[in-house]
Amino acid sequence: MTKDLEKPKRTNNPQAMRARLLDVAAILFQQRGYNATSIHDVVKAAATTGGALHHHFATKKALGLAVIAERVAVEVEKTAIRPVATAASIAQGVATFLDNVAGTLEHNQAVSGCPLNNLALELSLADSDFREAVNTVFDRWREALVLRLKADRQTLNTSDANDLATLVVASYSGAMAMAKASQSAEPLRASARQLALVLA
Amino acid sequence: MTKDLEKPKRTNNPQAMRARLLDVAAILFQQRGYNATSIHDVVKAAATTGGALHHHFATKKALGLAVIAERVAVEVEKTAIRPVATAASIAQGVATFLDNVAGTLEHNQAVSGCPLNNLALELSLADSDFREAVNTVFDRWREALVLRLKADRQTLNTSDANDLATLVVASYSGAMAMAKASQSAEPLRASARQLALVLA
DNA sequence: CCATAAACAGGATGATTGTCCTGTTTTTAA
DNA sequence: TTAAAAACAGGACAATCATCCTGTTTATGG
Repeated sequence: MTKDLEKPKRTNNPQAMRARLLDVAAILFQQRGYNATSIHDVVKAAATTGGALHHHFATKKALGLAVIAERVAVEVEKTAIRPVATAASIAQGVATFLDNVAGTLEHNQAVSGCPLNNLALELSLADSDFREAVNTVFDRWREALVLRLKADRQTLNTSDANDLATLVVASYSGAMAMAKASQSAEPLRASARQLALVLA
Repeated sequence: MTKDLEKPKRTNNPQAMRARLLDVAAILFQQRGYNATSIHDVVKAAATTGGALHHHFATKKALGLAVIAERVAVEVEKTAIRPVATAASIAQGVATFLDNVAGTLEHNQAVSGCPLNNLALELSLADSDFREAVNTVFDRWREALVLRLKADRQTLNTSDANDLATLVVASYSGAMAMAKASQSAEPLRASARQLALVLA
């Protein structure tokens, strides 16, 4: 008589649940933006419930801050900082980084933009916690470039190294904005060619 | 007996009303972003009614597109394109433009970012009409730089001029993003110093 | 002067938002 | 084994959102 349909057992796995929520939120925030993504969107995409999300992240802001600190920062570290740190030269590292990014854009069908840049512009003015979180990532990136620049050429003073590192980060961020608006990797390619001359 | 309070006469002035709505919306969209600004916010700030707004702009999207075409594009024309077109050299023009922007940021208390960049990142992926509107402005700006570059140095070929113009636009856009995140004009100043070397 | 349309007023509406609350299940600690 | 906490389920909630609607006022063309 009783329904034999066993409802799938619930397996508590807080770390995996938290990680999945962060993964899904990071993707949605990048594709649609923070404000255009609802809590319910995240719940649906993560195939869970509001209770689970609320348990791990009390507010949407907490989720956003965690995405920046635990996903966006990590991606910047992996795709932008590490290649520059391990390459034969700063010029080589930046070239590799930009080529990888452009290649990824060309491989995908849509240009979602740089997740750091996206959140930076949308949230910096709205909330100082968001602003500081984003700024921390920008700073770490620029500092890594400065370190590599000074290691490569001892004649370069700190001020010039800082300026040059800022130009690299700014060029990439801006080129990514243009790439998003044109849905093309060409602005990335063009900036890469010019930066190669500057860093040569 | 009758209240003598004359309610202020209503003076129909559609052009002024439309202009005021656009002005207010442009400011709010830049300060808070498109999605974070409600129609009601615009109505309140413009000191008018929902009926008036709906009469001039049937949807929020229509308002947004008009802001881009009639306010953002005009500001880019005035602050970025014209100085470069009228300066003694491309290097001089870009330097003047960046110095003006940085000066404005330092004079104000908050860095709201570049209105074009703000809307580009927030709306490009969400809606193709927005994307095209934003891309048109980016294109016009880059084209103006290419024209000036080729006029300055006849030896420069089209491809290189395009790359260089892209770098200039990208550097500015990205530097503005960093400026917004750090609430400082320094990224603008640093990029300006480096661009001066590139364009020299 | 009159008819018609444009310009605006102001509220109704249904959908969506983020947050919170009360249960139930699972794990942990003792 | 048992009490308590953690992990989740699922819906309630008021607030806010963009849009649309019905009126009223003002301008315009004949």
